[in-house]
Amino acid sequence: MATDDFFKKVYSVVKQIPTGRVCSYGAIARYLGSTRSARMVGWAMNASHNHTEFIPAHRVVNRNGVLTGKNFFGGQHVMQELLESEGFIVEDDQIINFKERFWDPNTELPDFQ
DNA sequence: AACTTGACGGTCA
DNA sequence: ATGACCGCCAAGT
Repeated sequence: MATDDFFKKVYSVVKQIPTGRVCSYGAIARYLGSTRSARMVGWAMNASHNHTEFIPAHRVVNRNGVLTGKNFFGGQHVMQELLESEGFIVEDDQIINFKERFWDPNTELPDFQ
């Protein structure tokens, strides 16, 4: 699997995250077949700002619901504001009710070939 | 070519 | 619950 394809697949999954829901890096990595680690998903998000299309990267957090990538949104609370504008409650860089808000492509989407 | 650094995650003490 | 450790793998130095 080429790296470019991996990027596109990550983006396509992230774009399918419904508004008001969040996903984790590891969940996306698993959905794409574990050929790549969660770090690679984070790496793909790091490059997502180059993509002409809008990628809702703020809906992707780590497995604890923590906004680990907030420093990549220009300001330090831009990501938090984006999430709060979508109805999330963020406290101390962590999403409250993360469990209820979690959206897992492995269960919400058909299996990836 | 060798070493370090992460938008990570699982395990174990 | 907390923290150390390890596997992961592309990029940067």
